[in-house]
Amino acid sequence: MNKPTVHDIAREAGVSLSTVDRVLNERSGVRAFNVEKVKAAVEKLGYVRDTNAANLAKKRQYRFLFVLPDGASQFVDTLSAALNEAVAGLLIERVTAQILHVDATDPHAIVLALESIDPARCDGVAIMAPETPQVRDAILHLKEAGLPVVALVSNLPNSNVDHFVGVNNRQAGKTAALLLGRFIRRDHGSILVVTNSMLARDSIERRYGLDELMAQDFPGLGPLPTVELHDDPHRIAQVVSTALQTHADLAGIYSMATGNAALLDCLRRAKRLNDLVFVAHELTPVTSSALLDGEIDAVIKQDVGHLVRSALRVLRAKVDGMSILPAQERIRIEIVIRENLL
Amino acid sequence: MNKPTVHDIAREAGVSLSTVDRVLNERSGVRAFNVEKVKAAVEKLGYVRDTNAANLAKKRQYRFLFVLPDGASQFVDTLSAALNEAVAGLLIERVTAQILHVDATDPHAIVLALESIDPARCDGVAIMAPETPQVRDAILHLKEAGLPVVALVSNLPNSNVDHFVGVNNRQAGKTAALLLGRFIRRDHGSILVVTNSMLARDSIERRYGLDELMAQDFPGLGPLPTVELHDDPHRIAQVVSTALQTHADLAGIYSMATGNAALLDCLRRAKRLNDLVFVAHELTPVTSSALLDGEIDAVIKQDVGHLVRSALRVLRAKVDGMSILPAQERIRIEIVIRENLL
DNA sequence: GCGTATCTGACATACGTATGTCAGGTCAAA
DNA sequence: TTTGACCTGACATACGTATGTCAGATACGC
Repeated sequence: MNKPTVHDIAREAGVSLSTVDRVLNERSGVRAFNVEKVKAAVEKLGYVRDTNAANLAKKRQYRFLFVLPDGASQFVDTLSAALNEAVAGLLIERVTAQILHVDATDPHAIVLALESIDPARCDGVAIMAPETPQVRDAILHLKEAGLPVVALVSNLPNSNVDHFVGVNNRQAGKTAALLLGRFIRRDHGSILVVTNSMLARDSIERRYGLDELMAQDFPGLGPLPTVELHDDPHRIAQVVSTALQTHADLAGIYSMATGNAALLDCLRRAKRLNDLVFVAHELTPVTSSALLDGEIDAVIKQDVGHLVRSALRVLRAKVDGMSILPAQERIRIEIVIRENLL
Repeated sequence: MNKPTVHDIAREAGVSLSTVDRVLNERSGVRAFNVEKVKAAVEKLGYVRDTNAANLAKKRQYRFLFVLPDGASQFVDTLSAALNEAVAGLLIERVTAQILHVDATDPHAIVLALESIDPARCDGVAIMAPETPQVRDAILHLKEAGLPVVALVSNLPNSNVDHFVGVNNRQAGKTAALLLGRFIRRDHGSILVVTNSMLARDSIERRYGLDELMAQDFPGLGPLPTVELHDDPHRIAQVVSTALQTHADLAGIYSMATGNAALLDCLRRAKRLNDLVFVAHELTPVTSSALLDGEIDAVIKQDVGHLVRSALRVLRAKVDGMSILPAQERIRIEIVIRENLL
């Protein structure tokens, strides 16, 4: 009772191997009648193409492109590193990936990058960038060319991408809210909320989740309006000192920003790290060491290794027309505290 | 500059394909001189065997056996389900797995199961069972027969297994301690600690981690001696009522046990679920719904899907003599609260 | 009946590896 | 010199699939 092969299909359908091949690979020149016979045989025997053998015969190479923001983000750095590591491990599986760094704040640059993709030399694209109308159109154009496209980290809900590889950011915001609410031992107080830019879809969604849960479960804790830091040390220093002065009841900080180093520096100088509950996003060298030192209380994280491996698996499955294991591709919202940091 | 093949090796080493094959597959009948030449060529060209092509030629089947505890544990149930799902997805990769349920409390039964394994009909074993001298010997015997063996969930430190697929349980205990300490809003109080059996290695390690962190960070919180429940509803009811009576300052519960349903029932009846901080292990239907209802405050979890996929990947790599990606195989200690439950 | 377009099957070759057979080679011991 | 042990290379076949060529079959309009 071995796995059926194309030969079994041919025998079962009463046609030749060539015909089976023409049907399976959607080539023309087969009567509808025979197409049906083959499909019925496939169905009956439960045939699944052996992708490994097929790839061997085709000398297939999966060439994927990752479009990532440039700039000095530790998160993107760890993401790139994880990608390179994953690809090194998948080299035997004929998977290669190239990274294209673009200025994510410039929609035009993203469009240019996407338009430069030659569908004949690339088999799939993963994109981490904010969605603008231009970007959306460029993606639709790629999809028309038959390329699978997945959104990475930040969703692109209007671009008809094949898959979103990332966490539910509204839930991530709620998770942060619950941790803040439970770690803060008072019933009343205000919470400083910072991010790089409120243009990014993930920031918007996280803020939404934060407010929702705070209002519901911790009405005494008031998250202040989101402050945009734009990765600017001067601005960060200014924001922190105003916040400390204006809000004597400050009890916690929720940072969705990437510039946590400068933020921590200011708070350290103000000697406020011990009495403030600090929840940040993404595990980087900065947040890890702050966790270990007890300066940051919890980090909301998505596993970069899981992200890139999932993106690669999904892209490969789409290229091969195979289905995916949803449970394996769900990216979890991970909570990291000092003790499960490793 | 494609990936080198055996042909390239043969040309580079100046020998025939047959000789290359004899060297690569460690067959006898090659002069040491030529063995060296082939090995040098492999090194120089960076040859890696194409496992897919090799498996195709060999018609290889990976037949793995999972030895799991029987009995009505929801955790083992979800583990089995995850295994079946993973195997269904890997069927095209020639991976099959069979589950053998044994009475994990009976070392003799485990040994019998392990001895029944025919190395000719099985390519690797994953074991979730407590380590006893008999079990250790049976495992060593399997390894002598050339079978790769991995420990699942609970480590087998003296059995010389190829790999441990699971979390660091001492860290899991510390993680639970930190959550309890921060969620409990008082500085003083006692904590009820329950498990099924203190014989299981994971329970011992978790308790150790718990005590370590509590003493260090929350000296006012006193974890009571571990109570063994043995999955017995009567015993559970009795333990809970004594604990509630004797310890008026009870502030939290740490459950490493599987019988959380009965435990929750008792506390529900005593109306103590709202003021007690409850931290449990493993996400099951019972703990999930208790999390959603706010009865359990946090669950320490290891992803069963990740566990089984990791075990399968590692076993396959061992069979093929390939290396593994350590980052991918590290099982994380996951913290689940209501908001990141999904 | 013809020519033509469309369909079908037989066959060959390839992908990278595994495995077996067999003739011929070298070299030491008999 | 012969025998045998050992080593080597040439060649064939296979795994499951992809792809191409080409002869022959079928059906159609005329």
